[in-house]
Amino acid sequence: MSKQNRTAIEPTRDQNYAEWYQQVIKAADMAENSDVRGCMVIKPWGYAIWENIQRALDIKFRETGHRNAYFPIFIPKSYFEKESEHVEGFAKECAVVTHSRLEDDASGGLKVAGELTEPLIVRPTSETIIGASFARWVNSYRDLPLLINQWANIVRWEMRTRLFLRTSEFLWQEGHTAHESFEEAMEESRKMLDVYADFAKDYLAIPVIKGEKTESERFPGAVNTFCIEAMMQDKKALQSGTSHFLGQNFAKASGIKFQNREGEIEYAWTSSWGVSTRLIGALIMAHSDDNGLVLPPKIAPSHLAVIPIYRNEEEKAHVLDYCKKVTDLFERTEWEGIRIYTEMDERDLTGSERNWYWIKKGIPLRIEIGPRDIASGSVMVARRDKDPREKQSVQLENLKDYCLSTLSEIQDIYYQRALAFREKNTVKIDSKDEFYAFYTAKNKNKPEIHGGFAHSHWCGDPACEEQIKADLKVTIRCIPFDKEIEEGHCIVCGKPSHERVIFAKSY
RNA sequence: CGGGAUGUAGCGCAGUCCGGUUAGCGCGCUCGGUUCGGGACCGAGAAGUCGGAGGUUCAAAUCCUCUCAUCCCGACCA
Repeated sequence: MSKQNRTAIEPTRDQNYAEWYQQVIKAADMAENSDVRGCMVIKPWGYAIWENIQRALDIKFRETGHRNAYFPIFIPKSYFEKESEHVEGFAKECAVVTHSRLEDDASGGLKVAGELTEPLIVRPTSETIIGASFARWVNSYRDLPLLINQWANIVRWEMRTRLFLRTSEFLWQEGHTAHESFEEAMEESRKMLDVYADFAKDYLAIPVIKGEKTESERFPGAVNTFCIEAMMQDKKALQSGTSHFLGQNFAKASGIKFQNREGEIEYAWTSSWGVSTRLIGALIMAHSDDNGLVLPPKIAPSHLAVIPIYRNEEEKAHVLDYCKKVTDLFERTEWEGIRIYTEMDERDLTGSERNWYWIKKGIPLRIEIGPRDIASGSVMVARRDKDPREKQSVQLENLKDYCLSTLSEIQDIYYQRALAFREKNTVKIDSKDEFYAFYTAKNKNKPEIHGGFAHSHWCGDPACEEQIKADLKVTIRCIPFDKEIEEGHCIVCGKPSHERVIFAKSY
C-alpha cells in the first residue's frame, strides 16, 4: 500500500472488524488485557474517558434527586437465593469466595484455608445486598422514595471476553430506588432511561433507540427491562444501558416493607438501572475510523494537542515560547460546561510521528506550530474529523474562538454521522425471505459487514423469537417506544401482529 | 463444558514435518550521526530457562509421554 493511502490501523474495519477494534484500543493506548483471565487494565487514556462519563452522569443523577452510597462487594449466598429468577439468571457466572486465608503448604507454595461457614458471592449486581439495607431504612411512606446510586466494580464470570465490551470484572454505576407506588417506580425507571439516552446523544454523540426488552432478554427478576440500543459501524446492535422496573419482586425477597398512607403494611416498588465501561466500547465502535480512535470533544480526555516544529535549539526556544502563548489561551477555559485540556507534545520525534500519535488517540484538534506560523502570527489547526493532511491556518487572535466553535461543530458532526449511518442501515422488512437474506452474508467463509436494524412484525410468541435467533443469530433488540401502531403479520409465523419490533445481530 | 489451534527476545513471527556449528527475521529499545511542516535514514549495540516436567539420543526448539497456559469456533452474557 502506498504511504499516501496507508491507514494507521490495520486491518481496516472492512477487512476485519473485530481485529480492527482491538487495534484501535491498542493504538490509542486505552487498555490492555491483564494476566488475569478476562480482566482488563484500563490505562490513563481509557480511564480518563470513564471519568468523564462518570462526571457527566453523576451530575445528572444528582439533579434527578439521587445520592451516592457504597455497599459491600460480597453478597452472602443466602441473600442471593431469595429471588429465584435472579439466582437462575446469574448463578452460572458468579465468582464465589469460600475461604478466608492462605497457609504454607509442604512444598513452599500456599494453600487455601479457613473455609467460610457461608460462601460469599462477588457481586454480579447488587439488588439483593442493597435490598437488605433498604429493608432497614424503609418503614413509612415518608421514607420514600429512596433514591440511591452506587459507582462500583462488579464481576460476571464470562466465558469469552473483549476489552470494554465484555470483561469478567467491569466498572459501572447501579441506581437502586424504592417507591410507594407502581406508577412512581415505573416513572423512575423510564426517567432514568431518558437520562441515559440524553447522555448518549449529548456527550457520546451516539443516537440510541429507547425501548423495552422482550421476556427472553429481560433482567432476571425484573417485571420490565428498558434499554437503549445503539448501532455500531459493523451494523450490529450494542445494548448501551438498561433500566429495570422490578415491581415488588425484590422488595418481597428482601423484605422492603412500609406503612402506606392508609396505614397498611405494603411492599415497596423498586427500580434499578445501570451503565458500564461498555459505553467506552460503544464510543469506539460508533465513531472510530481506520486511522484510530475518534472521540467526541465532550468526552475526550484532552481536546487540543500542540505540536511544536523546530530544527535546532535556537528555533526550539523561540517556538516553545510561542506555544506557551497558545496553551495559555486555553488556561482554565470552559466550553459547554467542559474543562478544556491541552497536550503539549515536545517529544523528540518527527512532526508526523507526533501527529499520527494524536490522530490514533482521537484528540479532536491538533495545533502545529513552526517558525513559518510564528512569522505570520498564526498556527496550523487540523481536525480529527477531516483528512489527516488537511490543515487550516488560524491567526492567534482568533484561535480560541475558532477552536471552541470547531469543537461544537465536531461534536455535532459525529452525532449526525452516526445518526445517518443508522438510518441508512435501518429497514422495514415484511417478508421472511427478505429478512433471512438481509441477515445472511454473501461470503460465507469470510462474512462481510452486513445486516442492520430491521423493523419487522412479531406476534409476541417467544418461539418465533427463538427461531430467528437459532437460524440467524438475530434477536429482538427491543420493542421501541416510538413504535408504529400498525397491523401486520409476524415475520416468522405469519400470525397477526400489531407492532413492529427491532431486530438485529448484537454484541 | 464440546471442537480446533498455538506456546521461540518487550511485541509479531520463521525455524519443528526430515534432530547436527554460536537459534534467526521484522518492529520496538539503547548509543552515535544525518534528518524533521506529512508515519525518516545510516551505522553500532543490548536483549532468548525455545511454556514446564520427564524420556529417547553421541546430539533435542525439532522425536515421544505427561502437564500447564493462552487463543479461535460453539453454548452463556452488560
